[in-house]
Parts: sequence; C-alpha cells; structure tokens
Amino acid sequence: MRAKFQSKEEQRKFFLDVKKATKMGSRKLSRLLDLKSRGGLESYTACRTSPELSIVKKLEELSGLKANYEIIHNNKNVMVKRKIVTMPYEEAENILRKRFGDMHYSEILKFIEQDENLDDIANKLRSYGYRFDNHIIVRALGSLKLSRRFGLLEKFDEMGCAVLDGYVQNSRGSFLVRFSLGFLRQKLSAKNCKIGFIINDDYSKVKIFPLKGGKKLSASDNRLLRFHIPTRFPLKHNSRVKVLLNPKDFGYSLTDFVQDEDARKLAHKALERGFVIHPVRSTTNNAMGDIVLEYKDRKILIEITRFEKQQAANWKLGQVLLQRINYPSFTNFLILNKGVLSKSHLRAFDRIVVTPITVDFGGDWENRALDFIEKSIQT
DNA sequence: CCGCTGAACCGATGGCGGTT
DNA sequence: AACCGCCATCGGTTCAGCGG
Repeated sequence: MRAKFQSKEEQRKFFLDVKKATKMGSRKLSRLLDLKSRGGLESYTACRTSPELSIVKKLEELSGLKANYEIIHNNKNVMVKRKIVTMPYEEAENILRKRFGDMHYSEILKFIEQDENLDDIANKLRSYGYRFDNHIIVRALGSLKLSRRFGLLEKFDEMGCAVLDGYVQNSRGSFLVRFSLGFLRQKLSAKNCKIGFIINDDYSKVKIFPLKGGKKLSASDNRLLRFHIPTRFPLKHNSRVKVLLNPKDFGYSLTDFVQDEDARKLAHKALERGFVIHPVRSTTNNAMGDIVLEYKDRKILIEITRFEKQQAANWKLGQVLLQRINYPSFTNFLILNKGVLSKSHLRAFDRIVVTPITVDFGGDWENRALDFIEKSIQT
C-alpha cells in the first residue's frame, strides 16, 4: 500500500519536516525504520515515487507530525505511473543549456544527430567534468532525440509532396502506419532509410522526411513500407491517414512515383510543357486513372490503354465511368489505339463526358496526346 | 546532490497469413 | 498490387530503488 499525497510539494515538505523535527537525516531514519538503505527515503523526498504507507506511518509516530494523504490499496505507485512520458522539448532544452552551456548544448545536438546512445552521451559529458543526475539528464537527452523524430521542430509543409494512402493499426503499444509504394520499397530498404515524421493539426496527414538518426522506414512484406508512430499521437486503430512525402527529399521526382509506365512517359513530357502532376498518386485502388495532371486550374484525369480488341473498350468504359463518378470535377481523357472504339462506344464516352484520344503508341505519341488535351481544354 | 543498475515497458523490426 | 489483420522477438529508454 502506498500513501498518495495531495501534491508532490506536500510530499516533499512532509519528508523535509520529519527530518527537521527528528533532527535526523535519511541515513539515521532508515536505520531506525530498519530499511535496507536510505535510497527509498531519498526517492520519496525527491518525489520520484510515492511512499510506502507503513513508512509514512512510522515517520508520523517518530516525528509527531501528521501527514495529509490518501491510502492507495494494491497500487504499487500512484505518483509516478509506469508509463514512459517524454519530457517536453522546451524543458529539455532549458535544462541542458542551463547545465552544460550553449557550446556543449550544440555538441549534444550533434551527438543526437549522429544517433549516439543516450548513455554514451551522458558519459561523454561526465568525461568533461560535469556531474549530474542521470535521471533528469538522460530524460532530457531522450526528449531531444524524440522531438527531432516527431517533427516537433519542423513546420508542416506539404509543398511538392506526393500523397499516398496510409493505414493505421495498433501494434503493441504503438501505431503502425503502412503505405504502398512498390518500386521504392526495395530502394529505400536497401539504403536503410531513416525517417522522421510530422503530423498536421487535425491528424489526418503524416509527412515523412529522411532524418539521420531517425527511425527506420521498414518493409512490412514484399510491397508495403511502414513506420511507427507512438501512441501519444491521437491516431485511431484501423483508420487511414494520408502519408505525404516530398520525392525530392528522397532523391526522386513526382514522375518517378507514377505507377503506370505509359503514364510515366506521358508525365515526363507533360512536365516539360508546364503541366503539373497531381500530388495524390493514382493507384488501382483509388480509381484515379493512370495519372492526374494539373493544368490551368484544371485537373485532368487520364487513363491509358494499349488494348486493341473491342471487348477491352467495354470494360474501359466501366472503368472511366467509375472515375467520372468518383471525381466529377476532373476532366477525363482516355488514350487508346485507333479502331478500338465502335460508334456506340463513342456515344457512350460522349455521354459520360470522357474524351477519347487515339494514338499509335509510336513516335512521339505523348506530345500528340498532350497537344490534343491542351487544345480541347482551351475551347 | 549525484551515479549506477536491474527490470519494466515499449518501440522497432522481422515476419506470417488472408482478402479484394 | 493494394489492402488488412496479427504475432514474436529484440534491444533501447525510462523507472524505481539503492547507495556514494
């Protein structure tokens, strides 16, 4: 059983008062109470833990003082819960600057960036002649480390970012965010890519960025990438977040992220002509066609198919209808071979406002398609 | 005040399986 | 290929206590 004081201050005051009243320090008091050492009394005085009830009672008897507390049954410790809580960044910076000075503080930051072990850093500081309480300093160091990782030092900026679908799940005390980016998976895991992340205000978007000394962006299986987010961030089990990343940060461009090969070719040419690639990546799942371009405030959804049989037109018709329904504000095009569409197909595409562009997929088909798109948008 | 240590806890990482 | 559910293990961080 433990004694729970009203506040840490009251607890500290009680132990100090007892020492004063009895004219004894922790050493003598511990001996009197038959304690193994005086460590416990020190911890109680420093409010690291809430005190054992029997000890408080004996101290009350000894000193004649009355303590104000409630009794906690079957609870080992009520004051300091066994839950890992990171020190706020500002507090950590304050403590470290005050204790080690600006110069050594920047050196500490360097150690953190190099992902040095916290104990190693503490020991290095000791080797400089500093003396300090591990309990506080290592926590402060841990705070610096995590604050960097959690993007607490960055501003949320989604300029130039690709937007991907992420899935959140609980995973033994932390959230696991997974997202699909097939081609990048192998490259990033080969590079042993470390990342930090930053979450926007309404917790709907997570931006990741490469960070030395960050956490690993690891592969979940053959296809998915994933990373952990601590439970201190209010995400939800089995929910979705948008995962944002700037391809440039990772040494890629947005066109590299285009999944379909023909669409990627088209995207390259389109960029040269002043089109912009829509940040939300087209996948088979979001029915956003093969690529979405932006041009003069228009969003242009393009589906590309090399099919030559007429049956293929039937199912493309269904596919683009789905795209029209999901993204009614977009302007839709279908790039395909000549002679695939019958007259009734043409009427159908016209009805659902999708413009077919026929090409031969040879020579410079990309620019010819883009010519067509530019022209049809201007009218 | 300070420093050390064992252990609890949790995050990171490696998987597996299955469905759409 | 994307989506989803879950497990096991390992090792780093933090806590609580002991003691200089």
